[in-house]
Amino acid sequence: MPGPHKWRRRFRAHVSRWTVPREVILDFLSRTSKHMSAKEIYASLYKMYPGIGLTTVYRTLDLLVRAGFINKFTIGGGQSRYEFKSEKKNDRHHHFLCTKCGRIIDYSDSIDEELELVKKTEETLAKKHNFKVLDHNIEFYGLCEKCQ
Amino acid sequence: MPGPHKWRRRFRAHVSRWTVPREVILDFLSRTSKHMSAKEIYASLYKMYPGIGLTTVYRTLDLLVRAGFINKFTIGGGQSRYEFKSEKKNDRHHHFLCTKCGRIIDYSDSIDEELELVKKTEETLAKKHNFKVLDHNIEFYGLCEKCQ
DNA sequence: ATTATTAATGAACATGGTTATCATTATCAT
DNA sequence: ATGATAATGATAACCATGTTCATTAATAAT
Repeated sequence: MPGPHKWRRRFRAHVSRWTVPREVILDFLSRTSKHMSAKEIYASLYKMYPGIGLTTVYRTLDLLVRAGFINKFTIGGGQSRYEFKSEKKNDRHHHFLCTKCGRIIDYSDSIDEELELVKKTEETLAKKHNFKVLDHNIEFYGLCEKCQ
Repeated sequence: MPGPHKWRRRFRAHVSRWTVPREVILDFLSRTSKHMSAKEIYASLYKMYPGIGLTTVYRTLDLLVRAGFINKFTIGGGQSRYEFKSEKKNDRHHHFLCTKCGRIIDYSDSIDEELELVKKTEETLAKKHNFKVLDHNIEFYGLCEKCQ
């Protein structure tokens, strides 16, 4: 029986049952700024919650992505990585993904330019193609300091 | 015994032997504008060159990436996709992904604005964070015409 | 041109991340 | 509290890709 929680309401509106593994996973992700893999999340939670299964971690992560709680990154061919979506709009950041070591680095430069591009593109997409734009994602790929 | 070829020289300068599989794979990729997976490339070539092995396709693709002949994309978690590096720089496009029906739609609006943002960001990333930017990805999510 | 050297090939097998199966357990509406 | 049913987790399957190794073929040496 999972306890009351600030996300319970929002969660239940999107998906179905509010369970202990879901609470634990979402809570864990909300407390870290790192981009973690399913295995890493599983390993971290296993200490606090030994009953948890890797399958459930994968399933819950997928669920949380679909419900819009977290972001998923799948570059490099290795493990996917997950990140909690912050509610506050002003810690918007971009991602730079190292294609060699898989590291994901946040940065927040060129935010104004991004918003301008996004606004312009959204208008064009709405007008020319009749799309309703709800979200966007901008990523850069390359080699980080250590890997070049 | 592979025949003479326009890439033979450039190829041998980078890597080692100029073989039939390597010629066939590179040639095939240069003739298509599609982003193809290793399996798709293998299946296509198998008709013309039944002896070829999937292992060799993977190895050759890896080689061609390292030698700078082709680009590799590992977005989405499924199969990696490969693209011949065109000499002309202006065949860029974006993706719009419908979150309801899963359709992916290419479009090429706001290219100028994109290139401006990309250039600016790449400069900043190189200067401030010492990253070597090799590629980028801009995606919009929402509802396509049929799904809203 | 022939031979020797050695890199490349490809079939089979291994690997690692992720997903499907299914009996058991836990949540939630009643 | 109880029943309906969604979620869990152990296991096995899956799929893209990597590794192994005997064989073959490309290049260098003769």
